[in-house]
Amino acid sequence: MDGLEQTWSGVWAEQGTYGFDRAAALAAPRERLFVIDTPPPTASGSLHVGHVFSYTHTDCLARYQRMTGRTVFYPMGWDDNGLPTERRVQNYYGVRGDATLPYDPHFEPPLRGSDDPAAKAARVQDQQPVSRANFIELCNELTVVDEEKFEQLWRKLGLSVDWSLTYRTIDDRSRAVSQQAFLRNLARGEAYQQQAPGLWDVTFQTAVAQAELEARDYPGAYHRVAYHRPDGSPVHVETTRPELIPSCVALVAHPDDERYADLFGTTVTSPLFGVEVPVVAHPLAEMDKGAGIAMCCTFGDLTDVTWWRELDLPNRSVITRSGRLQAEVPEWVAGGPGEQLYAEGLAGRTVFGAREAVVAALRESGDLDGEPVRTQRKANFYEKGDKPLEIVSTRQWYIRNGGKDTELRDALIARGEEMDFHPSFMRTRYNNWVGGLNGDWLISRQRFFGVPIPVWYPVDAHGDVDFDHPLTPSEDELPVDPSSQAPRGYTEAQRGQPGGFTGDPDVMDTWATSSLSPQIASGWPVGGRPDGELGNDRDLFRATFPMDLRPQGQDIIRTWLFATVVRAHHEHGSLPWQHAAVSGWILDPDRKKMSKSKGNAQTPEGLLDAHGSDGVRYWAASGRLGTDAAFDEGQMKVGRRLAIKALNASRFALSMGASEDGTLPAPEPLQTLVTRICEPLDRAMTAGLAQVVETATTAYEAFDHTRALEVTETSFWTFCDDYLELVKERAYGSAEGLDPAATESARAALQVALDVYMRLLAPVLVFATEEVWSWWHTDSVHTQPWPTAAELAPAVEDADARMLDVVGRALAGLRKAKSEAKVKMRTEISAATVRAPEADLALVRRAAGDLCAAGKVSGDVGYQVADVLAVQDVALVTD
RNA sequence: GGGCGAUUGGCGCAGUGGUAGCGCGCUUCCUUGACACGGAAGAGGUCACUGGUUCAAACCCAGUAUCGCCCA
Repeated sequence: MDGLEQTWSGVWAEQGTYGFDRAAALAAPRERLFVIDTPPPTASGSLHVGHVFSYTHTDCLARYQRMTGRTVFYPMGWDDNGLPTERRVQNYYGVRGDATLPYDPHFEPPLRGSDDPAAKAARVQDQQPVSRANFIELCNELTVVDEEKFEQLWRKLGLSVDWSLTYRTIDDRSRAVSQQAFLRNLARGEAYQQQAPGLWDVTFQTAVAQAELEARDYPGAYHRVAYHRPDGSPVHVETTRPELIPSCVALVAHPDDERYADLFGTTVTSPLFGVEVPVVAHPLAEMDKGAGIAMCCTFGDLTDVTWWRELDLPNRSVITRSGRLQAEVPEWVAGGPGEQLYAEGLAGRTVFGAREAVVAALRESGDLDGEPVRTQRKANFYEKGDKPLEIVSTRQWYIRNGGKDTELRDALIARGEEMDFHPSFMRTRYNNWVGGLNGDWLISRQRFFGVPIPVWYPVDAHGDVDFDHPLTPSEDELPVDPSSQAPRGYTEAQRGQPGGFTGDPDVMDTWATSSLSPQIASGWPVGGRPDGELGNDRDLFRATFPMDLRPQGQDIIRTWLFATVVRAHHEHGSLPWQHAAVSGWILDPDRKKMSKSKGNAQTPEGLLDAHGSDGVRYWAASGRLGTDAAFDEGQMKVGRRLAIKALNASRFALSMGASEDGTLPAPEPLQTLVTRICEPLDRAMTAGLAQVVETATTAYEAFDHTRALEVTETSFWTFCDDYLELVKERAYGSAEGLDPAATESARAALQVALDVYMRLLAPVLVFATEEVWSWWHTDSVHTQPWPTAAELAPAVEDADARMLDVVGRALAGLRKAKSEAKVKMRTEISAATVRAPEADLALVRRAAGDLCAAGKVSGDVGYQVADVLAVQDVALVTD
């Protein structure tokens, strides 16, 4: 058992066992291909047990499809652009990107190869600033190393990927694909840029898309603050963000709120700053929350944005991209009573510092009513961030995704209806997400390591940037980097000069590239380049797109799955693939989602070493698509035992008929062996096996690897525990008076059964089945045809599959008598009576020879008709 | 607040209308010529709860509760 992983993964690599046969694929009709769009794992993360779980599901399906004779296209990608890589590089090398620095060709990072947690705690201030180009170099260096480790793990797990088809989402082809798709979106009006208030992470200093949001509880306090009517009387609001009072542009109450009916249409002045703001009505104001009247600030939350837009309010933003208040005193504050407070207490401070200053000033002025009351509020966070998002007005790029357009939304929901979700209820999550979108897809990110947005902007004679007329490259220039390349018709010397140009400094969100994984992997032609350049392969693209299968986790239906559908819809007017297989979560023993933080635990490598790859795969394959599964090492042990059983039972069964020196009999083709199976019990076993084949096949066709495994496993244990025991003596052929044909029948049946069981188990127990197969074949079990009932048909005629079960129960009756008497199983029985319904009795009689041999019955067996099968009056021969 | 899923023996799960199943664990026994990383036998459940439909409900319907996830 041990060492099989290394042996066989080496052989498979050497022999190209899982190689994609392009020529065969192009020659075959589409339905003879099976094309998989494998999830590209984040290269800078670590693979955990959840990855092992879901990737095993895909591999089982891929292996089944391969065995049915389809040409399988099974690539692997690494998602190595984006924030996770940047963070890892920062920690690993002790650097941070700084776009203002020039490239240093001789740069050496302060750290190299430090994964230890102490280094991760290194303060941002201690990280050495480096140029964007240097930073990207380090990203490239580290991701390649990480990806090699990932590949080794996947090979050890036995994934049947064709490793020559690997891509990286930052490689030349992926960047070209991503930029070409973007440019086409732009040309068709599906991509656009807009200056608008949007969610902003002040730590990473980047815009964030709706799909990356996470609502979290965040501690705060309600401050009851007085605004003032013209006559000086107070109007109290309750706010968790008093530091935004200088940004206040209105007070808002619900139109039905009688408490404030008199105030609508009037103005009040803000405390401390004395800015006059209107009191307005809007249905989004919540009457039962706080005082029922809220300050609308630009911008405290998304409701403020709505009010600002719908009520046509001015923009008085003070929060900058760094999360600090702007350094200059705003014009609407300047000259007023709050000028000094702003200049001395707020300018340049963080929101937390500013809040303290404002609260202190409110106390002093008497505008704070009572003490702040602590509360928990829901705040939006970037899923990878730890400070609440601010809302900052910026220029960003968007791709239309139906969030602002009913027609497109309906079209995308219709795409979901076209698709086969496994399990089907996952479609509801897709529909919920698409139906709940409230804006287009924000794809620009103010980061370093990603695919650059491929546009430049003209700079006019005054030095102002003309964002409305972006300069785009032609497709044959792709991939481009606008921050180091000049657009057509310009020279690098004109960068940033009046009359020159400037490059868009942003990169695209990771999902904007990984949403094109089908196009990247399948050879979609980019850059107007010929086939062979930039990975272009027009014939392959025609043959494989749309693909068959997208496997993925349920958590990224809203991101990866949806985004991929959007891109294919825009670019190709089709689905990207027909089937979406959605794997569940791995839950830890407390029924919580497994997380790395509490996972002292179990690295995938450790699990594979401890339980064998087949054991771990068995556990994974035991989890159904769409169903969360417990992390259960017990199941891995069960899987390992099944693998060991397969090895031992096979060795035994194959040894029947071996010569004294252990040489196995010459292998014979299955169609020959099948004709030799003549004994009733052997035919019954074969008939049962044929049923198992049909059930397993139906299950795999329905993407139900679990059912296929379950039915095969159960049958295989019965085969080992009952059938093997029953035919042992006959297969030895050493008893006197035994018909040689009966012995030959048993031996043939054993070989046929092993042949079929190994093929049935091959998608899950990839190493043990290959080992067994190699004992009497020269090729790989993984390239064999999937078993069919038709192969077994000649041995199944007139057979009653029930016979093995009935005779097995009779044998159990004999065993029970021995077990209850607490004697050895090989204790002789001198007499026994089998009671059973007449039909069953007939079955037992026909296999009486095997039954008596297995039960060591030396005397006579009596038969009696009864309702229920039972074995009675067992006489044991004891010393 | 809305949606999706789950709830079956100590644990992990199967079972979509007809006498409750599997594996692990547990108890007892067996070093039988494939396997002690093994084998045999056994104990253990009013299928979350309340109603309803039906000759018949773990299963269908309605509601409740608990847990998980997603969205407001």
